[in-house]
Amino acid sequence: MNTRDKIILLGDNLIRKRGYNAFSFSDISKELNIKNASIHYYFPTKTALVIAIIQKHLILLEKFKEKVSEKDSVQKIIKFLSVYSITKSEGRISILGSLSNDYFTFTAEVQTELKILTNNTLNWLTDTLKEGRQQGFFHYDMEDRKKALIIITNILGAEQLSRVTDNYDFHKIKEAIINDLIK
Amino acid sequence: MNTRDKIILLGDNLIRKRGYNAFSFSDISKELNIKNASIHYYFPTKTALVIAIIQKHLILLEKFKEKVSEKDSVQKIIKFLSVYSITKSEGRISILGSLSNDYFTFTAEVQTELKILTNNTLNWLTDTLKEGRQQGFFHYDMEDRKKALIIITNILGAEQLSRVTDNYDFHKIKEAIINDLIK
DNA sequence: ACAAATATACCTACTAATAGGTAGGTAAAC
DNA sequence: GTTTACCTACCTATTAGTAGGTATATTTGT
Repeated sequence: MNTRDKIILLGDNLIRKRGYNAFSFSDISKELNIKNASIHYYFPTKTALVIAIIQKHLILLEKFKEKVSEKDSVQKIIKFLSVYSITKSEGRISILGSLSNDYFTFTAEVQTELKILTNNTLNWLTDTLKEGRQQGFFHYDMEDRKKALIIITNILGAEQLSRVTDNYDFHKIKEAIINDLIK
Repeated sequence: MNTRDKIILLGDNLIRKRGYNAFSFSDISKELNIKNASIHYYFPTKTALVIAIIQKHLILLEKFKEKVSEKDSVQKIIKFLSVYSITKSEGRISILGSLSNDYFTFTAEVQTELKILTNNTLNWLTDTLKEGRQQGFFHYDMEDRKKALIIITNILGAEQLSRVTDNYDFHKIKEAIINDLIK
């Protein structure tokens, strides 16, 4: 992996573990054994770095959508929720959860990028739920987007709160979401 | 209101709007037209301030419990969820949501206080749900604590995500939680 | 093929601003 | 005369960010 990608990966992990305003360029430069100025060579500002991180997640989302496109709706949702479980086990929460918490400390440009990632995620979830409902896999009685909102906010909140209570609570909630859908 | 309480209130608002690691003592001192050192007179460290803020919320929770103790379970839940709506409209999220996001940047002492506030909130919600379920108001088929977890994480996530999407999404989710309970 | 030009990927050394925090003083109230 | 509620003046560490240098590749012109 090249230095640029390493910086993005480390920044991503730091944001999702400690939050945007709790990490500095020196956290990254120390870890990579390079100097502070070298990070500015790749990313002139911290804003430029967080935008690159969001854009990486936009690409990851597209790859995810592509990867699960042939699966049935139930498997799509299970895979989607699995993405959140994996990183949770290492103390990290999702990028959406972490960044929306710091939303008011961002420039308009970062806010716009975050909106795009959020809407892309929400739209995929809405479409997948609709598909599964029409095929008789899922059962709920409300707008598809509303159900998508409930699921995603439940996951974000669960990632957050289970830091304080118990990591196992996260898995309990995740199972409950799936059971509620296919009941 | 005395200066100490004003500092706590301002710190509380700043944490819930921008996050713990995005506010400084000077944000407070400028607003109150006092000097930085005067805040240290009341709170020797930033840690001491955040602990005082958590303890204020512990007291507020007790007052809330007392205030709604005579109401029926449905009204208790509606009032509980209203607390989250009120501050949300001013851009602030709940103290639980904001602080659990910064959990790994806190000292053990702050983490412990946050755990107490979280558990006290969760326990009240669990008991209230159980009461309402036994009296036939609420309908769900899982442990009471699990249902409490789902509700509270859903609200925390909704506060967060609706910053990015649309404030009205928060109210949609809140209504869905109530409808789901009494359906 | 070979030298010159240029781009890459860092570096040293610095800056201004801000962070949380401290030492010690003072004026007024109790 | 002690406590309260501030103050001035400072400190050290860290922050994001900049200016300009250098060694090593890579590309280009002859």
